[in-house]
Amino acid sequence: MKNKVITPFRSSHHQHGKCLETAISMAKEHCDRTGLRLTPLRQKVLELVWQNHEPVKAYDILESLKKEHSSSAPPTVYRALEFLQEQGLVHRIESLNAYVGCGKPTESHQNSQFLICQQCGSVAELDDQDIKQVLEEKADSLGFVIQTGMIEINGVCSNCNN
Amino acid sequence: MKNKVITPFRSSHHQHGKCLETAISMAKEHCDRTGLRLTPLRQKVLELVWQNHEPVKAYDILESLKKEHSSSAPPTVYRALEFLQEQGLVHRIESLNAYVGCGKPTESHQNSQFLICQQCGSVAELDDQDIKQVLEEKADSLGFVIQTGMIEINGVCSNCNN
DNA sequence: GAATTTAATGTTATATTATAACATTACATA
DNA sequence: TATGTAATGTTATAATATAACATTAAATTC
Repeated sequence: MKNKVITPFRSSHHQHGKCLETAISMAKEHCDRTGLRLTPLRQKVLELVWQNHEPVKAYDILESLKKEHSSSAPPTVYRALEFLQEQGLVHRIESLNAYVGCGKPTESHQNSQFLICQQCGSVAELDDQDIKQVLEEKADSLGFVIQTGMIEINGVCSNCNN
Repeated sequence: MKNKVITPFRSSHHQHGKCLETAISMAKEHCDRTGLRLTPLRQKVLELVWQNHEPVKAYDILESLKKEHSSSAPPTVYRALEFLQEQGLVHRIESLNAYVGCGKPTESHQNSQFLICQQCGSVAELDDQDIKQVLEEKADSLGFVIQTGMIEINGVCSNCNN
């Protein structure tokens, strides 16, 4: 349970098609289980978010979406993203105004930590209990009660370091 | 050096005028020492950021600024904010697209942590070595080299809890 | 299975946040 | 004082996001 990597960095060799496929099938499962509707539009947006492991911008999604779905407009994308975020299928990276797919939407996690590689643009998501605990302790010592947290760390990933 | 509180929450009794005054005089000192120019415009923007301990939005600053300085336009504000951020006199809260004054601009610190009270809107800034260390360790174990980090925690501050 | 309600999408307009590009003014210093 | 640099003015526009209302599709109830 400790130090879970929720979404790893894109590795140099991984077959991304597989990655995307898994994400979609997990999303379907999740929606089946919860009785929510992964409509074609929502699925398409999720696929576009999962184009790669890099954060994707709303208006870039919109551009792609328009090609297959000409009636798309900003609300189309933002509504789909809102739904996907509520379901934990994608996360928003605040420092980039961009969205990434979640690798483990079915495993409950919150206040996860994002590592953003400045070199390849890839993002990894962690759900590390040690990090959360130290934050909890520090907040507690100030009488601050944590509700949600956002941790976005910029740096260089191991693929790019080597 | 450990667990420094860089900027505390606004407390129910503190005299905010004092707080603002201190911030301005520290900024002046800092600019004197570094040979940079705290122009009237920049000082005024800094004062507007320090109106209280809550993050202030760029266009709100612009509205206020216009009252005394009618030629103000968005670039006026964004340039001043850019300068102030570079000098560590203000920080940007990414999750809010807003800006807060830094309580200890002269003490070197980076990658600090922000606690944002959802109830009173007040923000505190920490520079906690334990938090940074655990992040460093975790990143390290993944071969990730940290450059900058952003930690913004939402919750309820001790003033509001009581 | 038709009627009704609710959820999802379409559509238009606009709000909010931020920057580009070039002109002018003020300041520093040679 | 001349000259270069930094700061500010000015206009336009880019980028991100939401409001408000209309329409369509799906689920539910009768």
